[in-house]
Amino acid sequence: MAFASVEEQISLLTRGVVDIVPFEDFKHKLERSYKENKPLRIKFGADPSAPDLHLGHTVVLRKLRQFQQLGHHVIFLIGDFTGMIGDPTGKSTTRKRLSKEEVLANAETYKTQIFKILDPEKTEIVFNSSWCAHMKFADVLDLTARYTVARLLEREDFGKRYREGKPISLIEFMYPLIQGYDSVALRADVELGGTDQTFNLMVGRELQKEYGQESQVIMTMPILEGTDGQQKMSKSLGNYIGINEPPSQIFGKIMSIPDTLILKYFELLTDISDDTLKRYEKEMKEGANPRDYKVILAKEIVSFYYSASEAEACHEEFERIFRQGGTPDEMPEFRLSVPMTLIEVLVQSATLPSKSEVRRMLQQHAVSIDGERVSEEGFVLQPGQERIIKVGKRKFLKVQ
RNA sequence: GGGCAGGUACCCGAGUGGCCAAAGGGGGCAGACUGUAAAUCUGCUGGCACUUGCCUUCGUUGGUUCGAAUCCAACCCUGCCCA
Repeated sequence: MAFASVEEQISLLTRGVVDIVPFEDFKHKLERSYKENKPLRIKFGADPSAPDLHLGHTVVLRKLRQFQQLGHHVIFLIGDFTGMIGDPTGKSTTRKRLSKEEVLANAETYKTQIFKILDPEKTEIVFNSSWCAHMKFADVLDLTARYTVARLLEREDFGKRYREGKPISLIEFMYPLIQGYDSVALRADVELGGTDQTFNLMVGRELQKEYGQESQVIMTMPILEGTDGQQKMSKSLGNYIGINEPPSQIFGKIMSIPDTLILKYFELLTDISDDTLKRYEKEMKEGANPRDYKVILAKEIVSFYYSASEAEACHEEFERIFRQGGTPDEMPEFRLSVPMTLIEVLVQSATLPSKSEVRRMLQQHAVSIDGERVSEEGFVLQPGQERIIKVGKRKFLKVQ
C-alpha cells in the first residue's frame, strides 16, 4: 500500500484539530509509518450506552475517516467493561448497568451508525472487557500503583469537585486509569478524542510509558456546540442534530444554528476546502446574508447522510414552510371518528403533553387551523374533513 | 464509631406550621420583530376541572397537628471535621 507523503498527510490531518501532543512525535510516527509502509494504530474509545450519534460525535469520526483514507488502522473501542459494572454511587443516571446482551445490541447499533462515516473494511471494533475482565486484583493494584491521587486531581472536574466538597466516587477515579490501560492493551499510536478528553488521553501516554511502551500521540478535536450555539451538542440538552434523523429535520435544525457557528460547522462537518471556507467568510463579512451559507451547509450535510436530491427536496420544503408559511409534505395524522374538541385532539395525538398545555397555547394564540388562528377552548372538530392544525412554529397535525 | 451541615419543581436556589403549586434566576415554550438566526420586548412554564375547586409534588417511611416543604422519629443519600 502506498501512503501519501508525510507532508500531505499532516496537512490533511491537522485540519480542525485543536491540539496534537506532542506534535514532533506525531511527525516521527508518520515518517516511520511511511518508511516502513506500516499503518498507524489509531484508537478511539466510545461509551457503551445506547448510541444515538449526533453531529457532535461525527467530528471525531470524520477525523478517523481521514486516517482511514490515508491507509491507517482505526480501532473503535467500546468501553463495555465499565458499562457492565455500572456506577455504584447511583448519582449518574446516564450510567446504568448494562448486561452483556445490551452491550452487544448497542454495539450493533453503533456499527450501523458509525459506518455511515467510517469504512467497515478498515475498522476494527474491540471491547475493553476482553482484557479488563481477566485482570486479577493484583493486576489492578499494580495499575493503581502507577498513578497518584494528586495527578488525578489535576483533572479539572475532579479538582473542582474536590475543592467544592462534592462527591467523587472511587470508580470515577478509576475511569481514566482504565481508559489509559486500554491504550496499553491496544498499543495505540494515536488516540483521538474531544478536548474534554485531554486528561484521559494524557493518562494513556503516561501509562504506556510506565508499561514500557512508546507513548501514544494524542489528538484532540473541538467540542461542537449544539443548535443553541452555547453548550456542547448533547442529547440530554436537546440541542443536538442526530445523524439518524430524517433529512428534513437535519436540514431544519442546521438552519436554526446561530450565525457564529456556520464556519465552524463547515470546517468540522464537511469536506469543503479551506479556500472555499475563506471565501465564504469574506463574503459574509462583506454583508452577504448568512442564511444563504446555512443553506449550503445544510445541503452539504444532508447530502452526505442521504443524497443530493434529498437535500434539494429539503431545501424546497423549507422554503415553502418557513418563508411562505406553507405546510410540510409529511406530518403526523390523526383520524377522527366522532366530533372531538380541539383540546382532546391535540392531547390524544400527542401533539402536546397535557390539556393545560393546550389551553396555554390557545391563550397565547399559538394554534391555527388551516391558517386561521383559533383561541376558543371549546372548538370542536368534525370527522370527515381534512384540516391542518399548526401549533407554534413547527408542530403540525393533519386531522381527518 | 462520634460531631456538624445538607437533600426543594428540568437545573441552580429562596422558603422554617396556614397567605405555598412553593420567591428569584437559568433553561424551555409561545407571541411580536426577523433570516425558523442573534439581540430585544411581552406572556406562560405540575395535572385535572375551569368562576373562587380538586389531586399529585419539597430524599424515604411513619408520627404530632384542625392544618406540615416547614415540628418529631427512624431510615437512605451527600459533604466536612474528629477517631
